[in-house]
Amino acid sequence: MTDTESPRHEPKGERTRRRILDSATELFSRSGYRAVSLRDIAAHAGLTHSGVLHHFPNKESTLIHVLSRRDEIDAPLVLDPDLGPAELIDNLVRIVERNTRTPWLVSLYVNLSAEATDPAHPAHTYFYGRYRILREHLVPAFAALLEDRAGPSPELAARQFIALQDGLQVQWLLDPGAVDMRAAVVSFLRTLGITPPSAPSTDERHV
Amino acid sequence: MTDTESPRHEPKGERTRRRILDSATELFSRSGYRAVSLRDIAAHAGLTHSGVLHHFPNKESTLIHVLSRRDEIDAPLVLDPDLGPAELIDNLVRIVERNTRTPWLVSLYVNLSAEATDPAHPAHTYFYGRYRILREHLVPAFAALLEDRAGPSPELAARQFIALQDGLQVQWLLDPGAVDMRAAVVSFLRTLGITPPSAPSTDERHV
DNA sequence: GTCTATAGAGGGATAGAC
DNA sequence: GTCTATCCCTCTATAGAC
Repeated sequence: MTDTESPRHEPKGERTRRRILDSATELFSRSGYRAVSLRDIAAHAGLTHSGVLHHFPNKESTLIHVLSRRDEIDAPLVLDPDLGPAELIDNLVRIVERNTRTPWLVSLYVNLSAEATDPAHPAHTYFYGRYRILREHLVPAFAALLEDRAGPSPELAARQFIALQDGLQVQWLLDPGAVDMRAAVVSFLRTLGITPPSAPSTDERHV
Repeated sequence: MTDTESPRHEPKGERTRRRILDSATELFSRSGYRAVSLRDIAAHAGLTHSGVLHHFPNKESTLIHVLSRRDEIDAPLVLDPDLGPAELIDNLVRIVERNTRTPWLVSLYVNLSAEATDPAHPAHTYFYGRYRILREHLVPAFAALLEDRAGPSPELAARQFIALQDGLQVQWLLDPGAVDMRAAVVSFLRTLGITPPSAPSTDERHV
């Protein structure tokens, strides 16, 4: 897995650091955080566990960097304050599409969000905040898009929308061929009276 | 946590066995399977890890027994072939209600279902089969209850229904006071045109 | 039925050589 | 910047005493 592009004249230290985070991402994705050892990460990145600990002070630090690196990629698609309600929903559907092409990333969040429900988990506050922020962006979007029929409130719709995505990911990981996550999410939006993009966006096909 | 009732003249071996499974359930619920050790389970049950291994051949065996014990309790609410479509949905909503009173049980399934997406996990086939069976019972129920408007197919509705429940559990575990799982599930059913029980059933309140 | 003792593997983290 | 060596801890599982 090459998770991030490498600059042309990248210093060796930076390069190793990136390799370590790529390996940590892949292994945490497969087995969660607690089941993966520093030695596992090191072996995958082609060095010893002491080598890893030269770049990161401890195991937890690698997790934090894995998570924040992901956020740098997704944040503009969700957190941009200039995003209109329909654009935000479009972007979230687009992320579902992309997830279908990145099972390791889906597995990372499925495994970690479950582990992190434990308040003692190092990523607990990260996930607590992640859900809060996502909700804070979804609620006004749903408030704008939902016709006020007898459906759910924007707050409830936001929770349902997020829950649906999370739950679909588990079923999709268990049997990728049997689940069309995008269709399921789009169907839910349509049931709410929101018309989402009907076909996968072509400009995202080759990412 | 006393998870099962104890018969009056229960032999000591059976009693210890039950205590071990109660402890395993509670600890697996809190931290998942892989993060819990036999010594953790043993200490919680008041014996040594060798004592545990007298009653169960290995760690994995405790997990299998924890899972199958839960199924003995829930199966009649879901798998009874004499159940009508509306009754099945009612029972599933009732299970959501009960889950609100048993966070450790919710945590068990959230943690294990995430871990078990890994095909190498000892509970992988268990969860694969569990989702399949649940779907096989939900699809005909939705087929009977869904008016054939432009909504999801019974197959898709079943997946969405299960996904919604799973995803809500994560958000609920992260912030129990902020999430009303029952209301969210009932709202989803109503959006599909299905009228579920409007209030928590009184005969389940004191279980 | 439960214990102690032990084997054998693997974990996170540190010290210091190169 | 990466290594080896080491510390000290925890793990699953087995053997055998009581």
